[in-house]
Amino acid sequence: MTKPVQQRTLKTRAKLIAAAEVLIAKEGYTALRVEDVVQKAGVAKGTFFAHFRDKDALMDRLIGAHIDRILDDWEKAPAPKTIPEVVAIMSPLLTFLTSERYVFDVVMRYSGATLIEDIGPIAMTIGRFDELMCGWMEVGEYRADVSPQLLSEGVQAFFFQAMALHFCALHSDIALTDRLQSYLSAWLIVKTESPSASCT
Amino acid sequence: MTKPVQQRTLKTRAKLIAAAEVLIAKEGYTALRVEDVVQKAGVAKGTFFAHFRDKDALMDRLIGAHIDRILDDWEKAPAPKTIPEVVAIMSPLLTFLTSERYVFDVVMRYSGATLIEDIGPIAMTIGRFDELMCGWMEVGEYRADVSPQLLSEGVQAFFFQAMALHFCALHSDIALTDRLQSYLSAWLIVKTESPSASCT
DNA sequence: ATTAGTTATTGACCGAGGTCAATTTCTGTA
DNA sequence: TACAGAAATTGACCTCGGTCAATAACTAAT
Repeated sequence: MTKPVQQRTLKTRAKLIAAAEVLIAKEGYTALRVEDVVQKAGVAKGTFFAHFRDKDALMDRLIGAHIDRILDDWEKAPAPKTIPEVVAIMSPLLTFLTSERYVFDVVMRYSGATLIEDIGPIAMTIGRFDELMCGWMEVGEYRADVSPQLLSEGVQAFFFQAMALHFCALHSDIALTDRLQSYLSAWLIVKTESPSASCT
Repeated sequence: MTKPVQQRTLKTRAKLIAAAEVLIAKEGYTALRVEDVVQKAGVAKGTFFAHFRDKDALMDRLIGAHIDRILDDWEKAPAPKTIPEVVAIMSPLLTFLTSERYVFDVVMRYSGATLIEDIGPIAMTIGRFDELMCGWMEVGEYRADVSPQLLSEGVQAFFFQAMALHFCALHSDIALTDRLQSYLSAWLIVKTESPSASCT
């Protein structure tokens, strides 16, 4: 109860993470192999799995940490007021999530936690994303007929849709940010404009 | 050129698919192992990979076929005119895609083809989905300020978002169809209604 | 019918993620 | 300091998807 975790535990975990980060910096997430990580960290294979449930748990942590760093910038910057500004601020995250198909897949799979107990790093970042978005929705001049919460969920949906189509051969010709912008323009209908030809 | 494919090829492939279908009916997609398929089909392991690039290629085909059967019903039925009707007709597909997390993941991964050459069965069904949706968008009384194509892409985005949150511990309390309905109500703003409190 | 060339099948083998009983290291207590 | 119990580490072993050189089966041409 007093000291359930030993010093060497932290040290070993740090070694594993450091080794993984070096390897990823060199070869990317897709190419990472557990064998290489433990070899570089100088520990046995079993040790890895004493620290991480599986390979994906490490990925969850590393990718989550990367996303967190990007979201830190979102928080530091002034809230975007227009749709182009929203897209612009989102751009670094789009770039990271589409840098490797594998990264996108991991984020998709871990963006929602299955059990409440194990809300992992990536799932946490989705929470941050959502919170930030809700804030932006309130300060910008967007439609007011639906709640900021729903607006935020929609932005998330289009955010992922834009990336999914980016990976698709039939649609990858259109720039990711352009597509997202046209989605958001349609979703977050700007307040001051009156609907063009709908009220007959 | 005349007969590039032999009879036994078709027979072997049919045996493999039949074996897989039996196993899946019994244990589900998640539990399917290639070893079991080849054993039940009475062929060697290598044969499997002479017929399918990898395990996922078989899954693509089987899951794609299942989705196709569901979409056949969509096509047979009269086009839904209201949002509740749209959700109702979509319900069987939602049920199938959320029956196993693994199925959802496979569909996500294969819904967009990486190369134009290998548009697989699942990617084809997304095309059908899109086409059907475009048709429905035109006959229903939905917003006219954006193209049916964009409307359809949005429906797709919300369709997947609803399922993703369904798998998420934080959000799985709300029924899948209810969530989708509230998404679509906000996205496909019905024409006849005038926007409530937006034009100040 | 024989044969040459093509296509399909085989199964031993590999790679990489993941497990676990045995062992070592650590910590608090007498 | 000695020792008992807990925690961390080890590496042989397992599973399962996937490969490939060798072999068998098929086809068409002479």
